[in-house]
Amino acid sequence: MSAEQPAVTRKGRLSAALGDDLSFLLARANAYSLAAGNAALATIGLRARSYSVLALAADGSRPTQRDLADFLRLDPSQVVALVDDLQTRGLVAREADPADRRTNVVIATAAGRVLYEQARVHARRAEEQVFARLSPSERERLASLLQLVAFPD
Amino acid sequence: MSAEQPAVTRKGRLSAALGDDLSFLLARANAYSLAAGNAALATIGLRARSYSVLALAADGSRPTQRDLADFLRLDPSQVVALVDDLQTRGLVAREADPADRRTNVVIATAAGRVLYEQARVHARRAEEQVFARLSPSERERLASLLQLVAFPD
DNA sequence: CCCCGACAGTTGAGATTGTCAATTATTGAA
DNA sequence: TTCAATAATTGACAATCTCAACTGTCGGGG
Repeated sequence: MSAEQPAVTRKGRLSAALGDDLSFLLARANAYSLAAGNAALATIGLRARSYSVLALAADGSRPTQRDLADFLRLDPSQVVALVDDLQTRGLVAREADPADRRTNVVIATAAGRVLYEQARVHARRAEEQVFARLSPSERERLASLLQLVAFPD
Repeated sequence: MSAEQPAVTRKGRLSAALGDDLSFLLARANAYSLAAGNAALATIGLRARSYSVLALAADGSRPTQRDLADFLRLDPSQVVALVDDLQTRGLVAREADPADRRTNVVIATAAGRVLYEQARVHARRAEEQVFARLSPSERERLASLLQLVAFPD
């Protein structure tokens, strides 16, 4: 299987040392994905980061800032800045949790949900472009492999 | 296939919106990989970035700074800083290319090659830990899928 | 009940990374 | 010879990462 390439130097003289290094491939693929996502979302004033926060705030799971930090693998202080920004734009609200007054539940406002629906279209378009060379079943396979790395439990 | 999980909420209440978003999984997996790599390389004074430059400088492919920028997907100005740093530490040298005096070929010194061999051990250990849950054949599969995304040609 | 270790959120700082514009030296082709 | 294009560099600025310190709250043991 996969004897389509000469194995050595598919793309230039480089890639001898890192060409099949999983960490490197992950970094480079992510660079593409992030660039495409940011470009697609820029037209509506979002970045990949703020989009991911908005997505979680809009999907009904009522995450605390700690939940967001853990899930997005961010430092809690970064979440503060992200939520601050979205809040001043009227896209999300910090809701007090009566059961634990230390926590803020982050919830999308009506405007936030509207923008999120638009953003999803752009995000989907970017994803389509980045993973264009993968068939639907290959994408599923990739997703399930990445799950094992991204969520070591 | 894969009916092992309740499909909804594998890890907490979150993940409804982004849980099977390829871009997000890529970002999160990369965050783990990068953190593990940096931690493993810190003991010998390298970061994932400088390690990748050193690797390409040490593998005999004689890359120019432009080659490094393209392959690592960095801005050329970042390569300047990275090579500056490695050069002042005596790990790489800028070699003039008689055929094109605009370019610098970046080559590892003897000390750089020695350090690189040590670094590889650490990098391999980090990779082993990050991809621990993937079998060898799964890792190959992941690598070939990521190639398609990371090198759109 | 009170004390105290642990946790959520916040602020601030500094390092690293990402992105872009402008400049210099050199190349390659008209 | 002239000139558009390229490689490297510098400088600036935004975005991200990482840490330490601080406040308010929680929860449990004495």
